[in-house]
Amino acid sequence: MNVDLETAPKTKRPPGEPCCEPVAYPEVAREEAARMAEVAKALGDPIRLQLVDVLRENAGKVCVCELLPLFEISQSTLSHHLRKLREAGIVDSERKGLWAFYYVRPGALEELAGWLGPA
Amino acid sequence: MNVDLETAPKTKRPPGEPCCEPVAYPEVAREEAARMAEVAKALGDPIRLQLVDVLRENAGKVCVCELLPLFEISQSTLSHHLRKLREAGIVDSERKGLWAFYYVRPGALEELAGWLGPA
DNA sequence: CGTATCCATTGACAACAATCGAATCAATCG
DNA sequence: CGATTGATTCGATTGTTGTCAATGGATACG
Repeated sequence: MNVDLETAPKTKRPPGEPCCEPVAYPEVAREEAARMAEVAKALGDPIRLQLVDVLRENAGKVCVCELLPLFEISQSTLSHHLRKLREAGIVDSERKGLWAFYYVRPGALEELAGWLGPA
Repeated sequence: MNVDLETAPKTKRPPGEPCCEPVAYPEVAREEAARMAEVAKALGDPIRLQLVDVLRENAGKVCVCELLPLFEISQSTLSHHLRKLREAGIVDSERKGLWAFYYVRPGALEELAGWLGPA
């Protein structure tokens, strides 16, 4: 779960040559980083982070209309945040009758958590 | 490590009253969320995430001039990203002569990792 | 001293994000 | 039909990013 970049040798001379030559960059890591950064970005807003928190505690039990009064934002703004979370693959929703119930998608945070992880 | 929001009772009547009344919001959680969101936000860019990755593997061993060729960005952009990471409290740097060596601050990712964590 | 090297900072710019109000719309229930 | 939930859209505003080129400060070499 690491990116494993090659780093140049530590023997260097201040003036002289241009210091370091370019290093080959693993493709896999770049995509992995892009995925994780996308998730992190979606969590990079206090409201969205709290939304995820509530949804983890109350998976499938809270409808959007209950989420709304928890924050001082308009309904359209809340919907907007939920969409961002959906687009990042972090949450998904299920309609039951009139209501929409959101839940955190299993494993959605796994990769990032693992990378951040105990390590 | 959870936000512990109160959620309204699940017994609801579709038409009738306005669905849900506002719920008290814990102050502590809001600050905690703000801190974690700040860290997540800083990691919400592929380049910064990879920077942190490299620095974790090579703490105090890579200077900025070695970081630069790993990405296709200008020197000033790299400096800008490093500053963001510094401002988020994720990394810190130490100058040695001409070079600046960056490292991930111990425990900087702990809170977020714990929250995301195996839970 | 002069000059090259590393890196931070500044200023500029375009692109994006967060928010709102208001409106609209589809689906659903009574 | 009429009310409700919630998604979407629109327009507007305001603030934040990512990026670069250029400049500047510190340090080291000769």
